[in-house]
Amino acid sequence: MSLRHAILVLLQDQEASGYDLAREFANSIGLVWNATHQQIYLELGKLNDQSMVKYRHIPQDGKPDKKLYRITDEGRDELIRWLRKPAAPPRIRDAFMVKIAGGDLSDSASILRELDDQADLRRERLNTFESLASKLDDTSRDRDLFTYLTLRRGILDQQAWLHWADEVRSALKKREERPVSVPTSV
Amino acid sequence: MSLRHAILVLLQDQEASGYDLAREFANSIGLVWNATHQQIYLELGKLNDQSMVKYRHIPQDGKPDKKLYRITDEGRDELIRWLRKPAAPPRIRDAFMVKIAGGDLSDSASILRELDDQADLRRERLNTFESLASKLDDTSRDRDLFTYLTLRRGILDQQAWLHWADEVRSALKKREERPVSVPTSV
DNA sequence: AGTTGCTGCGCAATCCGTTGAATAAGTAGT
DNA sequence: ACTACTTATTCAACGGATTGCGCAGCAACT
Repeated sequence: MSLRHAILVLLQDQEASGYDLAREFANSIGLVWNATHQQIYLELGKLNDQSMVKYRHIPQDGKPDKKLYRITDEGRDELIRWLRKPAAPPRIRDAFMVKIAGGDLSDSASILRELDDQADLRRERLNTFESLASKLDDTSRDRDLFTYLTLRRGILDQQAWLHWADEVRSALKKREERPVSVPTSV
Repeated sequence: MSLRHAILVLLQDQEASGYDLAREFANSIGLVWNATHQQIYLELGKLNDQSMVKYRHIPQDGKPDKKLYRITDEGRDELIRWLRKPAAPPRIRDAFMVKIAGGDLSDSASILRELDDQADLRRERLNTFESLASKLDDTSRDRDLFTYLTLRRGILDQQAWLHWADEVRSALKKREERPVSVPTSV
């Protein structure tokens, strides 16, 4: 639906190859939208067919040739049109949370194990986002205001998650202190 | 991928029709995973083919007949197997955030308009989650610990979002006070 | 010499998800 | 009387996304 628009946003700043975009989807924009290289190449193909982007073929030696894509006026028009109309609220699909909701079937130990794994991941993300944000503090925060705000979103999100994880831990601890009836169905 | 497991989690507590499940996906579990009724009926069909669930046909008068599904032992085994192996991190696909990332192309006014719309939605959700959570406080919070924790997750999430929205508002206000160069590309 | 990893592009099959519609009967409101 | 909503299930078409594979060459490590 709006992978195309995420790509157009990225191409707005600079010419890039599919490979470059894939890397950015694994980092910066990945915060907000993610995609694999297959999807990206496919979408670039379609965007090209619709002349929203065009490319230059760059032969390289030592490395494989590449295509450097840039956005066209039509692409920019399309992007602006899309920006104007309201976005649908994101659908939520969090497998880990489904597990929590069905937590009665698991034992606390395995829940805590996975919780800690997820927490590590979140903490890692928090660090990268924070260091990126502090870099922006130093240099140019006005120019890159929207990058900064996107990072802030990521930071607050991770923090909220980690705070929740603490709640889960203490709730499960309390529960084990005064043992509770084991679900009869298991 | 794990719509099936979300359904199995729901069927764990009680027999339900596709219609019942659809309602629950719009409420409780919808917090964490959402699906339309078409998807649910389809998935119930598959689960039935694989004998993870079975159903009784209930003729009704006044209303259309319905099928009441219940989980089988095989279904429960499958669910437990799934609960054991680590969940993949959720893929993020937030169109509104893509717009923020590409915010240089929009004007502050239209960003703020959409921000407020989204904030309304979040505030609404926050209220429903909070009232559901406080109901659990009164009666049985130990029995429904995982429902409670799921709600807490939703609450913290909405709060973090609303806090972020405040940051966006004040950043955009500051920006307008000392006017900034309009992006040259537009 | 062999493996792994990075840069770079692409195809095909399949599955998941969304949109839109149809059917059918009852209830509640204007 | 007409409209709209609720209960209840299902089909068909399309498009988006994932998984798996393949090609190709260079760099760097073991």
